[in-house]
Amino acid sequence: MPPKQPRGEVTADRLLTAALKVYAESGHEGFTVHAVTKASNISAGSLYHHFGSFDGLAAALYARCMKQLFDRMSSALARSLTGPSGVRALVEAYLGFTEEHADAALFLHASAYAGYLTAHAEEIRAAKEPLRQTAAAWLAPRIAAGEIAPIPESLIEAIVIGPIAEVARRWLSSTYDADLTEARQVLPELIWRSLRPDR
Amino acid sequence: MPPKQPRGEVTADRLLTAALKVYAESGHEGFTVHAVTKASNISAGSLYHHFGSFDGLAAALYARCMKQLFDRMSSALARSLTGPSGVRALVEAYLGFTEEHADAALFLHASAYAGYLTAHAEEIRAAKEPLRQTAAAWLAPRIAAGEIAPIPESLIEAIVIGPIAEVARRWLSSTYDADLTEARQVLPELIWRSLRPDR
DNA sequence: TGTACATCAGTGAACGCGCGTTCACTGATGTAC
DNA sequence: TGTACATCAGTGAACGCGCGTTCACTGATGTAC
Repeated sequence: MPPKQPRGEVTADRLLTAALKVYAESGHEGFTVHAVTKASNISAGSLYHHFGSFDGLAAALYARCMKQLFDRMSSALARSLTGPSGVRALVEAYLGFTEEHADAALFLHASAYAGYLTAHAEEIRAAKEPLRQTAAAWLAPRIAAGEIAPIPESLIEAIVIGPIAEVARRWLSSTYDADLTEARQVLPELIWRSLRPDR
Repeated sequence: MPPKQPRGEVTADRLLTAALKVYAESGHEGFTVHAVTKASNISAGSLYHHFGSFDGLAAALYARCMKQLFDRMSSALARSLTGPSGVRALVEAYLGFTEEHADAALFLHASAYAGYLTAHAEEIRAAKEPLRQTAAAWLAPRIAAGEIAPIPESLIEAIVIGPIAEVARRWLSSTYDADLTEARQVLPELIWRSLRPDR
């Protein structure tokens, strides 16, 4: 029988997984080629064979983490029928992901302005596209039906994702000991108040 | 007459200003000791005399930028009498700062998870304190009077700052060409809907 | 099925560059009497 | 006010470390006939 994954991909996956672990344990300043090769027991040459550069590996890791989060949000949204339940689903998906995959969530937030993103901007923008489309398709009919206020799409994103991301950031940097449980309960209702039509 | 600033401070200021310029022009990967000493025409030894380390300089720059932003928000809030005008003042202060001091705003956002912050966490936490207190003092009587819904303080922060920061981030990374003017007009009203009491 | 060849995957020692940092020193400013 | 001394501010060449990257090579897998 053929292997489930093409032969090289297992190695690439192991490298990415090790890289995320290194980042979680050692932070940005400990995130080096040598640390990743050591943690994965895979040679530097092999890393370069698969990713071309260390930035390439970082970008691939970013794309992988983002896909996990976005897929989760995307399917959570698609399952939701009403405005309030859609908002609640997004909050649950985002904060659930943050809690369950804190390593990945931290890497995503911390990489927001990293150099390796600009170098691989296109593939990352492409990875964001599915959720953008799902969200737009979910919104349009509901705005048309008057179930959601007619707010420009970019501001809807800011209003919905902004507070969730803010809570996640604080929880991840654990400066404020943000209470995720409370946020999951209260945020959906607060966000929905911004989105629902007047009256 | 005595100098307006103690003698060394002028140098420290010039270093910080040059550092911000370097960061704005060359990004994180170009942000090095040599680039800053070259841009400021101040020797490395002098930099170390004032800041102890390059991380120390970065932390001082972060604190300086944050103080500028927080002072602006703090006084904008203090001038506001009603709930809606307070929210509007914060949006104006934050996005106005972002637009007028994009360099500083970018540095702040990009440094969110940087190593030099954890090393100097205490002085930075201290720099955040005044705004936190101003905000708490502004909120308490209004919540007590029923003018603002009784929401936990940390979630109020997330609900108010989250969307603003999200808009700022997008504008700064100019991936989305976020429209700041539109955000300034619409965001205050949307945020206020989350904060106003029911009915 | 067996053989020959091409391509893909992986190794790891070695390299050079540029980074943050140091240090012996000079000059400027403040202090004491 | 002048002199002597101490401290603060600033210089810049030099250093060593560790980083990302390379490359000649071996081994594994796939392809052709």
